[in-house]
Amino acid sequence: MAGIKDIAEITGLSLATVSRVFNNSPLVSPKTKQKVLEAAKKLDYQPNIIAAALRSGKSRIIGVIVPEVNNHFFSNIINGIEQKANEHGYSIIIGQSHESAENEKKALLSFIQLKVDGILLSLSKETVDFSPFTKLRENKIPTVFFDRVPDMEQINLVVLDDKEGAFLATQHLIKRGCKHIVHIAGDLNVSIFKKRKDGFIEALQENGRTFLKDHILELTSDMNKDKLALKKLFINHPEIDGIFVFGDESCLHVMNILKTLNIDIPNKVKIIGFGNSEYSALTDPTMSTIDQKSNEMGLLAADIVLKSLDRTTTAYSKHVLIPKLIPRKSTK
Amino acid sequence: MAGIKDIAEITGLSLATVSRVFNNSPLVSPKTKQKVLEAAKKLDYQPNIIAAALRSGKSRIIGVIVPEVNNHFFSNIINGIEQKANEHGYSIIIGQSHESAENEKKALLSFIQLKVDGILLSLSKETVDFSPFTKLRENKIPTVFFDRVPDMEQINLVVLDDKEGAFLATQHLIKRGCKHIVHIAGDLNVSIFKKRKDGFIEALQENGRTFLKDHILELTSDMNKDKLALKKLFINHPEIDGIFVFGDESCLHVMNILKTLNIDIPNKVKIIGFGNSEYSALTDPTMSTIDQKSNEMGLLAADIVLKSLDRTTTAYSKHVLIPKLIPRKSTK
DNA sequence: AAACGTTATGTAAACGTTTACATTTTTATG
DNA sequence: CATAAAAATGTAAACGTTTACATAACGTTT
Repeated sequence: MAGIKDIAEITGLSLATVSRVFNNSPLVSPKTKQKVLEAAKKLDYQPNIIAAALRSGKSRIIGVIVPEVNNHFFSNIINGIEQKANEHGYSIIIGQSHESAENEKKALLSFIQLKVDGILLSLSKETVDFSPFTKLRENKIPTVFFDRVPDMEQINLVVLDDKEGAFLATQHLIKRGCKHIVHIAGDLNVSIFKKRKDGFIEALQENGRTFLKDHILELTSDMNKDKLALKKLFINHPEIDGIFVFGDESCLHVMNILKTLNIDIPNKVKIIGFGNSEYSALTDPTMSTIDQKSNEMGLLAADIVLKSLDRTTTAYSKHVLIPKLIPRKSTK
Repeated sequence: MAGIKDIAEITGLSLATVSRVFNNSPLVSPKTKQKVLEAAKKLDYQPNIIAAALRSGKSRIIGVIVPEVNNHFFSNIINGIEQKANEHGYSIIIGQSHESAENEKKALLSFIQLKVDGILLSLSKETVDFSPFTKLRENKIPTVFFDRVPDMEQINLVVLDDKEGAFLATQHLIKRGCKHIVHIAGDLNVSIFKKRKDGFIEALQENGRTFLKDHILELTSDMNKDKLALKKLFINHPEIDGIFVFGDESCLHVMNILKTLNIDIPNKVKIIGFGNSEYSALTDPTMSTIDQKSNEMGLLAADIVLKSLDRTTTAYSKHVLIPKLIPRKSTK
């Protein structure tokens, strides 16, 4: 395998000049540049990025840690990140936390050892201890947290305004005439789910509604238990005519439960989810939901990391994306 | 940032022995091992993988190239690969071809430059020139092609038996009493789509059916044109009572077109897709389909690469996964 | 033609490991 | 106890670049 050394030999130049050619250094004459490039082509020279990384301290690799890649929201984000990174000549390396704080920490560590130039991270549901992230600052690795972010100072953030999204969803139900709206909440330890609950409450209050404590049902992770709780809710509260569910998947479950209870959507009960997942447009009836702008989020997060790579300044930025209401038939 | 050198100094040992500890070399005494590990902990030592990679020639990185990460089939595969790789202490790096042969080549090149230890690759639809892949053999980079594979000798393959899947789907329609079955085919330049067509034909022949040439409709990539062609087909051939579509997404489109034509599924026409995509269970009616075993495919592909990393033998393996019929209401 | 600034090239060390080979220490054997 | 074998450690070069610093070549100005 040919190296910079071989090119130097062939052209009679030194290692330094040859190296400079590939780094687009301005201080190399056009004709030697051409000579080098010709030799490189002849030898089918492939730069050894690893060697360059070792010497220069820049690996041109960006690490991405997400809970699950086979989740449409995150794979969309990865898509955005890969695009942007590629444009700038960076590779991306993927780690999954599988919603475990330990896996997350492991992935983080291996990225540090790989000397990645930057890290993009969305927290696992389990993560409550943010101390591993201080290591990133110590090592001066630019980091952007997106979507599920830690409650820390001095970090780069790209988030969705989940509260606003929930507000929009709830307001939509109110505008469509719902009088008794309930919220099916996710695990409230997860910050974004809590914000969605807050948005729900705020929308009710702003419209002069009182809300009853038991009109918020928090789901566990036990599917069967959840289904039972849901059934009980609808049977005990036949006055319910509007439901805002914290996520599309759960929304679908709720819709299916309503079907088994012979409750008509949208005539008897209107329902809206959150996420604009791939399948939300395919349910029967099609599901109204809130779009999370996943692709945009990926592009933006990558942008921020890439920009903070050259800059030596340490300013932190917080971007808040505004979600979008996607009205469909389930709230018609 | 502490290095192996600092540990050597503290413990009074040489670089070599310290290095040996972290490589789990058998020829280091237990007590020095402990001494080193203690020092490492005290200094919060993080091995520099880049440096190790340069010297040893092993990066412990595996490259994965897929058409699109935000495609459920591929993200499932990536999930499997990441799991397996992680177990063995490897990181995975992702490239997307976006169905372009040029992007694919670029990603391949950058992986070679990054000195990845192995490559997993699923072809873009556009790829017809396989010459870039010979470079992998030259560089002795173990490679496994999965799902969409090139027509080459001497390569590792993990594929689905697409023909068998199509056969199962078609046979299912026949068993359910369909007499006039058509196949909606994908771009026949893509090998797997061609195989699905072949499986369709074989199933008909094996059951003593003749099939008419115009009972196979090949879709283009122009959505509007396709819809028009489909409508024409169903209007001109009211005798059609069974449809096998080459993919779930197109199947969904066909189902929607049938709805607009007021053709009842499954009573008038039975229909089956291919892919067992996330949403196939959510359509109305739920879609019968063929499962592609994506997760299994990822695990298997990763397994093969990892195994061929230590082995110096150059044997090639071809794994064929058998797809599974998922009967649902669209063929009831 | 000397002196200077500018531009282009060269020299050699450094990045943090691994590893072939050499050497020392320990253990086992007669 | 001497000796050989085995086990543990050490030495130093190597991996393929980048880069600070030194030097050379080339115009330009006096």
